[in-house]
Amino acid sequence: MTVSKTADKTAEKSSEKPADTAKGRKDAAEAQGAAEALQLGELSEQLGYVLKRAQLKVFENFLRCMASLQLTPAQFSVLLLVEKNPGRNQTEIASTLGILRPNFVALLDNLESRDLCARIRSTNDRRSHILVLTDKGKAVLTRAKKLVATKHEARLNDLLGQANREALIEMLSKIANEF
Amino acid sequence: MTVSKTADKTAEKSSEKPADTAKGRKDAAEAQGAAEALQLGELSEQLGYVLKRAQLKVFENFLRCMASLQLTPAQFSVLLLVEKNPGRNQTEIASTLGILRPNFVALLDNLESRDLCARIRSTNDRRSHILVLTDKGKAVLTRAKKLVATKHEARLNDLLGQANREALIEMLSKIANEF
DNA sequence: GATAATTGTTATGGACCATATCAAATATAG
DNA sequence: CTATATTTGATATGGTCCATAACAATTATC
Repeated sequence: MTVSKTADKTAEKSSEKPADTAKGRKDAAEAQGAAEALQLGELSEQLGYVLKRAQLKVFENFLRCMASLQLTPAQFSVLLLVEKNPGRNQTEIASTLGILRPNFVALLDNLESRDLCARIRSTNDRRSHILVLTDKGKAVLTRAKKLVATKHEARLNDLLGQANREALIEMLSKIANEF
Repeated sequence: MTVSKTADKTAEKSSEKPADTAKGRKDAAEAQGAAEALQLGELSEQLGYVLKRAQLKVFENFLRCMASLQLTPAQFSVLLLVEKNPGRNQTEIASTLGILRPNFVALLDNLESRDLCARIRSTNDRRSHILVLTDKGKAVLTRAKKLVATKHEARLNDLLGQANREALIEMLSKIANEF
């Protein structure tokens, strides 16, 4: 990395339409005045720093893989959770994803407007909305899973190896749950 | 996790001042209607999902450890990088941290107003501001490093073990750099 | 049957991120 | 050497995500 210092100068301000926002962030460190490569020093040993950067890269790659389905990580996680737990209401789905109820509304509005998910008034408790995947939602989720498996996870396996990938996820889960 | 179902009901709307925002996010999944614990299913195997949650936990813990010094992860990374690379300008520091120049201004304003960092007009190129740590900045950074080592990283070592912690950071670095 | 709690929702503000644009200073072309 | 282009720090602005307060409808509780 930190390839050329004066290579793609012209392609900065003129053409090159904004594309997705991830592109902009990716090029940030490279396109700006990346002169002689600074010393990261202890920064490269900081868990938080490397975690954040890895997370950004993974999300970026996820979005690229899902470009054809137009699913964000958050949307994908909602579909996965609703599929696994049909008949739950918004509060339950949102809270287990760490999403606050108010912020979950717009997210659901989006999925529902695309006919991927449906809100059904519960007969037991007419306050709550039961969530289910539509047929289209199920189909899209199936395709999404395949894309994730073949394009996203496969790439991680290439990079780390199967065993390391599993160890990584286990460690991250441990941090997420017990830290 | 997912401890009690009706334990701390009263402590939700009444007292319990907002405190830091991390507290609010942490309790989100627990305080809301966490009824019978949903099945995460494939979600717990999704790299992006577990990465994001781990990152939130780590940042949250970092902020707690740094409460006495009032340093965010971003501010800490700036101090570390400026210490390691004195005499660089804003563009260089910002870009290697993946921060866009416009957003770096307020960050620096903050550090400078607290007398941790100083902008010095370069004599070579009078457009650029050379960044250096003040004496106070160096002292604070030294204390910050100790806090991180004893409170933050030590906790990670307790959780994963020294060897695993190093393996984790190496894998995350690989993802951040090569994914 | 009156009060409290819950559900989904709206409104709102803050933090972070990204782009366009600017003046000053410098680099480069002709 | 002068005219143009580029770079640097900065401002303004809009978007997204996150967090809190408040509300109507509904349900639970006393």
